[in-house]
Parts: sequence; structure tokens; C-alpha cells
Amino acid sequence: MTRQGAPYGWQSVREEVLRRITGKAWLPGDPIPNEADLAAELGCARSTVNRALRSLSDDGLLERRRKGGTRVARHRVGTATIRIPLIRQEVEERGRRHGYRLIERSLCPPPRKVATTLGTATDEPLLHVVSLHLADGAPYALEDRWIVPATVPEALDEPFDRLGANEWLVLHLPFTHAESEFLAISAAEREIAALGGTPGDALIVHRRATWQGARPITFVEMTFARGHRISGKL
Amino acid sequence: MTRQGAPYGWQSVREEVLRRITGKAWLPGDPIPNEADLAAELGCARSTVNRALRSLSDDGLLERRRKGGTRVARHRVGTATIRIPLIRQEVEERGRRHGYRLIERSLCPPPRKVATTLGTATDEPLLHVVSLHLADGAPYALEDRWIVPATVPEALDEPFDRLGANEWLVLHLPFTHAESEFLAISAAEREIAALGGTPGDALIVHRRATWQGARPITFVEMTFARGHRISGKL
DNA sequence: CAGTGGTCTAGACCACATA
DNA sequence: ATGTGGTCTAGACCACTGT
Repeated sequence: MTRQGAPYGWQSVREEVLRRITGKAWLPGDPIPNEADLAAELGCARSTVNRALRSLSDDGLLERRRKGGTRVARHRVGTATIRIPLIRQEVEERGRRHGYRLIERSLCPPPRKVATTLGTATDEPLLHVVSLHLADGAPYALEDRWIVPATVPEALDEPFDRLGANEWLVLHLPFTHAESEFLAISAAEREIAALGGTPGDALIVHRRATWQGARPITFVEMTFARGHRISGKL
Repeated sequence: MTRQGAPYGWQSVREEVLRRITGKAWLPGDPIPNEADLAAELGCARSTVNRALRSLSDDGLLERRRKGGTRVARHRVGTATIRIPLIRQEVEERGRRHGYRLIERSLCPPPRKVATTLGTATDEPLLHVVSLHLADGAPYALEDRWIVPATVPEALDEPFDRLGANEWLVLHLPFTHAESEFLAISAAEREIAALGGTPGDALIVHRRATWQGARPITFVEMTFARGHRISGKL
């Protein structure tokens, strides 16, 4: 009645529910049986069903409400999950050799946009580190980073001439929360000087700010060389 | 011993562990106590601790291995989670009025790139629907979509002249898996004709393919008007 | 109010990777 | 061989919310 010779466990409950959705036994908007009934039908404990349904709910395929019960999601709101690895990892995963070059390192007040995003005072000096990442010797991405010394005082002692700020931060200070933004820009002098290419090239940019608890760590803008694509799943 | 007046439950265990990480009691790479010990220390069941640690592990803050135990992640690999709402929702959430205009609807074999991504035969005709989304009457995004009739035969009967393919699909066929890709392009004739702007404008593009189980549903390329930003969290 | 999901518990067995 | 996380169970209480 349940499944053929499938492995037991919450995963198989998940698969069974998925099968009923894709098989159109349960349509978008339809209520599905409650946990207790499903558990009885499938011959397992309610907590096992709960685990499976919670998993599907996390993935946006089910909508659950106390007392209201569980329904097949009407509007499957997609979420693209994009890995943000270290640039070095990313380059090496593509089978290329990673290079790094420090362009600038200074302590100065950031543009207002950076300060407001991080929530620091506009006149508080931040550590500004600009660097270039290479793949097989060719420009790969321009990293423009602001680090908050109040949160990461040790950064002031780092030269960042060999080890990128990218990696140094990740080794020293795990973040708990981040905000990301992707946009396209037209290459101007600054980008061409670092990345090559010609004026007007369309480049994809990834801006990110990270926090540890309530304390801002860093704001970074990665500008990738022409033709770069950022991919994600689910 | 545990927490002040904090609410009990796995969330508070999660917070306590987070506190020890951010408070540098546990450094990146450090092993943390096993579930049984933590449960004893915090005065709760092991499964509660398990729930909390699994949550932190899902978020990439902990690394867990059977027998190896649990450690604070050395390289916090970030993942940006980007909501992909319906365009209409997205526009209305920004407090603007959504408009829709069908540009083209035909049945023909897709470019090879589309067929290989979806895994359909290169000579299998797909439903091609091109449309424009407006916000307060101004061009917002150009939608270029290929729908697989073998999976969604009902789509052949839809005119898509009032209701966007975007919404129609989501109402009729929940997907189980998707792949996304973001890139930047330089506006050419086609984009300018639909979105306005001037040649060479940098535009951000979102390509997405979705499946239901093993069956391909659709491939879509959304090209956003100049200045658009796509944002995500965590 | 009553029914649903959300969670906790105590105990158990197992898969797995490491020592 | 052994300790760890992964999971299942049966039962219980609670929080929320629709009726």
C-alpha cells in the first residue's frame, strides 16, 4: 500500500507525497490528510510524517498552518539558492589556477551607501581593501571590500598582500547573517583597468554585506569579468 | 545555567550554540561537545539538541560527521537564497501597477541550448511565448519562455494574451526542481525594442529551467530593464 | 471551542567513519 | 571496535487559528 521496496524513513514519506502531487492526485490548493491520518495510512509514527511534510514545506511545495491543515502550495514561490564560495575555491573548482593581487589598502570613511547598509556611522573609518582575482593569469573578478574595524580589529594588522581579505575573514570570523544583491553594470575605466575588456561591456556584480549577530563585519562588491555567469539550484 | 528567561525549545539551544560561536568560546575548526553531552548540560532531550545542531548545520555554520563529531565550520560557504516570485507579485510588492503584453506565441523547435538544457530532442517543437511585463506602464522585464507540450499539453490551448505564462504555469503545474543562472548582457535591438533604453545598456538576465520529477516543464529567460537589482538573503 | 501542526521526551536501533 | 550523528517510535502537551 505504501511503497514497493523503497527504503523506509521520512525520505520515503516525502517521496510518496511528492508522487501524489506530481501524479495529480493532489492538486495545487488541495488540502492533504493531516499528519495523524497520513501516519496511520503509511504505517509510521506521526513525527516521521512531520519531518517529511516540514521538509516539503521548507521547499515551498506545501503550505502548512495550524488548525488550517496542510495544502499543496498554490503559488510555488521559487527560491534560487546560490553558493557563494571563496573565489579561490570557485576558480580551482573550474580547474584553473588562482592568482591574487592587492590593489589598494587604506583606512577611510566609506561611501554613504556602504555605511547605511552596514549601519555604521558615516564618518567612521573602515578598512578599504581592493584586490584582483585571476584565473590562469587572466583577470577573473575585482573585489572591492570595506571591513568594520570595530568588529574585526585584528584586520588592521593584516597586510592582505598575499592572503585575500576574502579568505582571511572567513577563517577568523564566521558570519551569522548576510544580504546579497546582484546587478549589471557597464564597464567603465576602473573596471577595464582591472579586468580588461572594452568600454560598455556588460558585467555582473555581486554585492554582499555580512554580520555576526548585530555587529557588521564587511561589505563587499565583486565585479566579474565579461561573460561570467552565476548559477544556482532549486 | 542554560539561559536567563529565554523561551525553551530547540531554538534556544540554537541560540546558545550561536552565542558560544560568536563569543569565541568555540572557534572555527573546533570540535563541540556531542549531542548527548550537550543535552545533559542544557537539560533537554538529545533530539532537541539534534534539531538545533541540524539547523545550524543546514545554515553552514557547523560541520557534522558521524563518529567525527560536530565542529564549527572552517569555511563558512555562503549561500544566497533568492526569492523568485511571480513578476506580478514582485511589481505589486514594490507598490506599482503591473501590466502585461503578449509579444509572440508560436510552436517551433527551440535553439539547441534550450533543448539540451531541458533534455528534449532538438527537433521537438516547443511552445514559444514572448511577453513584456510593465510596472506603472513602464517596461519592467522581457519574458522569453519555452514550454514543453509533452509535459504540459494543456498549454497548447492557452492563448496567454491576458494571463501570463508565468502565472498560468505556476497555477497548473508545481515544479519539483529548478536550475537558475544570472548573467549580464549588453542591450541590443531586441531588448531596446521591448524595454527601451539605449544600445549598450547593461541588463541583468535570469535564466531558469524547471522540472517536475524527470519531466521538463519550461525554460525561461527574463531580461530586466536597466538598473534592476536582484536581492537575496543569508 | 476544537482541530491542527509544532515541539519535547526517553528510549532504541542503526549507518557510518574513524581510531 | 567504537563513538558519533541520523532516525524512528509512542506518547504527551502546547500554540495557534479557523469556526
